[in-house]
Amino acid sequence: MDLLLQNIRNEVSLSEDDAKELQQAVTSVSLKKKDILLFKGEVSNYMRFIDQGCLRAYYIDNSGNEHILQFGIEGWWINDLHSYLTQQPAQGFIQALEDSQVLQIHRDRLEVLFSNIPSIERFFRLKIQSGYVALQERTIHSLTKTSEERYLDFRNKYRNIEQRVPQYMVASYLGLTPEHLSSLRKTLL
Amino acid sequence: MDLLLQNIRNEVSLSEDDAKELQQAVTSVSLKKKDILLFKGEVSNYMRFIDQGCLRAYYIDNSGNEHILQFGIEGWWINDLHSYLTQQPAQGFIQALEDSQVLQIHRDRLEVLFSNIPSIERFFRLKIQSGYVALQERTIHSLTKTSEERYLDFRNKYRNIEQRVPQYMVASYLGLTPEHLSSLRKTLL
DNA sequence: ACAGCTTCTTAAGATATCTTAATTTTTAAG
DNA sequence: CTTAAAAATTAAGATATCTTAAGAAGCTGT
Repeated sequence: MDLLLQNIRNEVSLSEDDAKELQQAVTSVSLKKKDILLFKGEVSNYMRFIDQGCLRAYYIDNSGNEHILQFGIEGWWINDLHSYLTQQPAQGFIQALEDSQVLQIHRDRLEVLFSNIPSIERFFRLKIQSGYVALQERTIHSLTKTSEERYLDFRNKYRNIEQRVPQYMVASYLGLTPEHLSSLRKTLL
Repeated sequence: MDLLLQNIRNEVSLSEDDAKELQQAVTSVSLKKKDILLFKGEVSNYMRFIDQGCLRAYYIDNSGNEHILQFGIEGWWINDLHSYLTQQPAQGFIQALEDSQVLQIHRDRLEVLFSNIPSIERFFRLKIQSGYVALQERTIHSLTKTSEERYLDFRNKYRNIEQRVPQYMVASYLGLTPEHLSSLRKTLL
């Protein structure tokens, strides 16, 4: 819980009372490695913060191949924002890649917090903005960079994640086959 | 200007006074076909609404190739949100593809509107959310769909745009060469 | 109506990436 | 520890997409 408060206070200020009210809205979920936090077809009703562990959001295409949209580790928010915002069924899954602890706030409860505590609303607006910015950057990179460059970028940006997830998932995140990533890596040595 | 008000009132309600205050914050820019509205390296200081015409946001990679991130026509918002939100230099250009009329609001002026008219702030939060959702959908599609599927999706979703922009720009938006798109189209007949 | 520019098509050869399948290495469970 | 499962590597052949180059078609301004 400390990590969550710290994460929010990093962007906006919260009084002690605000913090208390927030804490009462938060529930905690424990996940074993491989547990699914959000299933495809379910509506995402929670904003979710990773307190401990590592998760992925992924999609399955018509040929049954998995594609990873996002990784997350402690201190990150993870969600199917599309589903959360539109209240439509999620198009993919969110799964724990390690035993994990996730803190979540239900949409209805969060709306109440928004009206009581403006800085919470501001915090989430900023979060979505930075999510947008990150996604736009990723989109541009996938249009303009070679797979080797994308791998090197990933490495620089997310060394910590690269060390915690299997290489074939990094390949999936980058839109490559595991075999191709493996051979790319060989040429980099 | 009517189109702008209509666009906003489509999502949130505005009193006549609100509408007046908004109108005073808006300035209008006329562009000839091929004019650049935002240059790479410039900071985007305006939220921009297309009142008339057609524009594109595009990037140039290290090999000098252009990649289109977004098209826009009348009734759409177009911007380098990355630059606008972070106040960093834009990584790409925004250019008119037809003679166009763009309405814009300066960030400083918009911040004032935000504090005076909560529904304006709400409107832009919703805009960014739907921008995020659209971008996420695009990212997933580019990971999970074949180029043919992506072309057909584009066609369904943006028939109106396909008819107004050169085919090689559609190819660029889809991340294909014009030659490849041309041959894809042939197999579709 | 013409000239020049822009866009689209065609096709051949080059390159990047994937598929398949077998092998090795690493990790996790009993 | 041992063994089974998971992950990573290797390599060969297949496929998708790109590059280059040339020509055809379409549009635009004078």
